[in-house]
Amino acid sequence: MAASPKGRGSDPNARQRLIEATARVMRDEGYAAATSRRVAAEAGVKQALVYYYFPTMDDLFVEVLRAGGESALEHMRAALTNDDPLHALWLINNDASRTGLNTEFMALANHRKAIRVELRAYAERVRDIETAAVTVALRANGVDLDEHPPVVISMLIAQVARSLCNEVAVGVTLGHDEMRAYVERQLKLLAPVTGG
Amino acid sequence: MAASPKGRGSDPNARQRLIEATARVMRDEGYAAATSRRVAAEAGVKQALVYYYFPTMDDLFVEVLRAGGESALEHMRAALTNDDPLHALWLINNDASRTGLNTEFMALANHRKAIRVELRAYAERVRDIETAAVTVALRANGVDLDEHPPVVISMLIAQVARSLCNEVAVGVTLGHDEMRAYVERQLKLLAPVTGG
DNA sequence: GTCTATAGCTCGATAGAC
DNA sequence: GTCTATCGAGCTATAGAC
Repeated sequence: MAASPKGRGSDPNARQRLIEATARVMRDEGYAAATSRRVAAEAGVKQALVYYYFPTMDDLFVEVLRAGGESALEHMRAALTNDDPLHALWLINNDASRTGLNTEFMALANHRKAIRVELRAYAERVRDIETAAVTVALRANGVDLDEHPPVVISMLIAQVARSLCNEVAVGVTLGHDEMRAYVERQLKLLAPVTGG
Repeated sequence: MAASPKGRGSDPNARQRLIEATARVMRDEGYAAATSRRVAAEAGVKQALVYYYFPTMDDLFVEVLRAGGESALEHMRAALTNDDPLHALWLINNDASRTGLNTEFMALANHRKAIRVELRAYAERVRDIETAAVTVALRANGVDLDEHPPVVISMLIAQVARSLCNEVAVGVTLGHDEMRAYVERQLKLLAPVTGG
């Protein structure tokens, strides 16, 4: 339970706290709210300390993307090797806190070159992993991979899930129930549950 | 060719120029770059004039959304009543300048209530129009509307197209060719060309 | 209707004490 | 490693001349 004063459980060093605080602020209030003063307050340190650990705010953002990306990739690798990878892919991309942060980085990347480079590399690693998992699942179920290319199926599942999350974030839910039912139906067609 | 000095062709009134300038800056450099000084310069007027026409910057953003939204809806209604509505829907949502501006508004809406309310109303009008067009197209081609609900098909087409545009904007194109080929194939299955 | 000028604020980033 | 203090810039918004 009790974390030591300088342990790495709930009270890690300031650098790590700054990275986590920045991710939290970006997710909850948008990247525009992630100023040096705001994230410092969130991490319980003073503003100037941000520039001790990170030369510029862009460097901090890149670090948030790297750290969060590694953890997300790890989570993804684990989830995509279970019984029902297609369903796992759908669930992962329906996680609002994950997709919300990702959306903020997409917006940031649109006008910050350093972020764009990093995000692009990350997005392609994600796609590779997701596509590999889908390839295994489709092949195991005898699906024709020419008619249903794994990269296409993985993009469809991931992007539709993220789009729904983005819409929910602004209050749009029209058609969502129908879409979720439709996706469940299609997933069962592609990979009927066999693990029973 | 020559527009009159105060005509409404290429040199409309200042208010209209401010709205168009704001849309341009948002699309090209992101909403964070759309400051009162920046959009005033782009429109060829001084900063204070922005506040003569719009009480706050949020009011200006809402006006950009309303004006651009009306014009987009008009364009959409026209395109969706032609021979091949499904394909038209796909093409409209592949227009990078349209989807780029829409993405900026989604990002803005995440932490500005006034924008969120307006965007939500607009998004639902768009979905209604798109769904109506898809309904007509599917019914005309004898598609089972229970198996393929129009609202789902319209969301799939529109959201996949927008997702591709968003990815292109940050330099990600992995799997895009396969996806575009796949979509063309699926659209032909749902609505084979009959107008020849 | 358009301008100049400015108040009041927040930002990124730096200097330097401890 | 963390702090206080501050600079210079850019922002929204307002006041008031023309």
